[in-house]
Amino acid sequence: MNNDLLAGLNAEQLSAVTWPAKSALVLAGAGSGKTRVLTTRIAWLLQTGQANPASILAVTFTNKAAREMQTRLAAMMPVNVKTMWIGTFHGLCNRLLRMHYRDTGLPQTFQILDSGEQQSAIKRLLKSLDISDEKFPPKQVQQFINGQKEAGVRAGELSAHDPYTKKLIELYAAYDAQCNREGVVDFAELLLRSYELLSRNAALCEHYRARFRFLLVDEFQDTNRLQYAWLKLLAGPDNALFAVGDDDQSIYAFRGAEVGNMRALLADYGVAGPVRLEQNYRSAGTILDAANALIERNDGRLGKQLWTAAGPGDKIRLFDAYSDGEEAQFIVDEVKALKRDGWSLSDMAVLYRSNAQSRILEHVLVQAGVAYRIYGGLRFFERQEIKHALAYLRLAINPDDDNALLRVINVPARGIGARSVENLQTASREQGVSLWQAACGAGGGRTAGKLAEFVLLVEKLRQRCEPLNLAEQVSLVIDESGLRAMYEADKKDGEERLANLDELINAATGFMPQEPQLAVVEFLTQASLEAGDHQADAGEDALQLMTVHAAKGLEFNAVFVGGLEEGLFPHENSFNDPKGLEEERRLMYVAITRARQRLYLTNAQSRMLHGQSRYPIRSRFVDEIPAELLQVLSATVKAAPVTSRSSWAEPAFVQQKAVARQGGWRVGQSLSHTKFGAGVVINAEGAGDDVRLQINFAEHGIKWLDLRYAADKLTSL
DNA sequence: TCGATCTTCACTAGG
DNA sequence: TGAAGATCGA
Repeated sequence: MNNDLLAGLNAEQLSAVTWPAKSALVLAGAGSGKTRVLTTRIAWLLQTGQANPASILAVTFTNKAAREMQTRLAAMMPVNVKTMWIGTFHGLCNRLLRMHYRDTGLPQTFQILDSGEQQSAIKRLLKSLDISDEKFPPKQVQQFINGQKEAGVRAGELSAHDPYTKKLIELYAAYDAQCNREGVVDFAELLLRSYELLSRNAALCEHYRARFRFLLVDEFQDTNRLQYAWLKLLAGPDNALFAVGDDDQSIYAFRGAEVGNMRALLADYGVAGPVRLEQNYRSAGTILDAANALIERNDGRLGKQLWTAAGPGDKIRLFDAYSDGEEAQFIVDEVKALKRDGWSLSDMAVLYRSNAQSRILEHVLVQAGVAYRIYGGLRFFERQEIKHALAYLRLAINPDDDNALLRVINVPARGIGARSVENLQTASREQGVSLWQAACGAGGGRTAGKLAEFVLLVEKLRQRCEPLNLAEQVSLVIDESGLRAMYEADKKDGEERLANLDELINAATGFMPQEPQLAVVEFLTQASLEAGDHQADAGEDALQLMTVHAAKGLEFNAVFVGGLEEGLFPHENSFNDPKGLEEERRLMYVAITRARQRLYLTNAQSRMLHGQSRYPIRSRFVDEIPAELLQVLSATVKAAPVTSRSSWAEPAFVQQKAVARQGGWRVGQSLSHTKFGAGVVINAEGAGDDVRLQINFAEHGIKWLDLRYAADKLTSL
């Protein structure tokens, strides 16, 4: 029966799937059947009797990936996937903490803060400590705290000599204290808490080690320090850690991912080397050749060459537009041409480096009447109406939830303004009680009446919710809080928001809690852990628009990569750091390898960015692709008869367009200044004798220089 | 308290 | 450019 399971695997896949019961690193190239290997590995372990479902723990980064793994596994063999622990790092940690909440010092009903809520908690903390949020921007404090948590370090273990860091450490400590007081945890805390739970409780740790003999990790290149430490803790000395990843697709260093974990795993577990999955089942040969040539320029790779049994396919089409508008027009025209040829819109994608690039595309798409769908933007559980409703629900369970209280104390407006809230916060601080308790005890004052009404409302919600089931509670809260009335009165987008609130009631109706008496808590937890899909109505056949990051893991018959310009892709923020540039190159590698048959690379010679025109030069990444793989298209024959398949064809000669230059300098050019050192031109203004350059210096930051004075201090690099 | 106006800021983003 | 947050006046 094994044969069934293993049929159709290539030699490398087979070697990975049937790897003995010890640790391994699988270096899985783009389109090499990674998910298949992972799920088949689990099925094989079960089928050969090496593992039972309870001894499997599989970790992914996204809920989508976790679901996909479960679905595919269930399709592969009749096994109850519920007995396995398959989920995201955060989902599994949440599970551990809920099960052992007594050992963690958390209330059973602890709530999870998303990053927005974490930030408002920090703002509130700064205010209560009377610390200026100019000197300590909440975002930076948040980054510091999360960074420390991801390094596994608590405030108490830190020390510093400079007053600034000292203050940050104090804030970290105060933030944790506030969270503990309020019974909430942020995302990083989920990880760190469960790490500490296991590392401080030998018996518990031993219990899980004895249970989870087989740990499997997807997208291992995206793990941060703490996640790897967590895995190592669970693996202990005896269990098998099977990690699948691709160092060439590591594009999340900016949020703490450590590609180094891949090499570390080899060393830590004495694995001779990675199993390489290099056969690609997705893209045409030319596309792979381009990807290979590009990524070869990066240093320190584990090394891998993608190849395909399929033919070379089409050349990669290159279009050099004179403006961002022309670039968008080209893409849309080409999409229409492909559609006429029978390609479906949903099998085509436009990828870009940054979300701002979608605007002009949308504009042209609307004009052309082409259906499109943008990934990105608000997700379901991030919408304000949903957050408001959930905040009332939270107050109904636990009125001491200051975050929730602050969110809705004046929504809908009930005459409790900023002033009154501030008074309330002062009172709560002075008395050392929650805002709710302070509100309950509030005596005089101008808004005391309004406050009392709010207290009464929450009390009423609490009492009336008690006997109700989850869906009834959600519904009650929406009606009684006044949210429904508020959105009914809202002419602008009230209708849509009401529809979303109804959708929330639907979600609550269909929700299946593990423990019925904790249904509300579980529902709220799920809402924090799974914010929902980025895109709405997936039904219609529509062109897909998304960032390259969002495209990771996806594939399309035709892919357009737009904005291939120095400063944009690679992004200028990565110019002064070689590591940053390598990550940009990996991002380009990800973009290229999304395409099955057809790949278009486009750039514009002028682009509106932040309301200013820029004249960037073409991205170095285009030049890093061997010329023989490229076919240059040009607009010169745009007026060709409509019988032409595409209105943009290869010209008889490649038109040499003038590159925008200012005083001999170009945007994107690297240079050196006698005083400021190395930098890159990121913008230019003026003409003739009166030219100013904006330069991003590695050491001195961004400066405008007047060429009349600076010209002789600059040298090209 | 609320709306209108001003200022600021800008890459990528999962749980 | 344009969205979002801060500030100001009614």
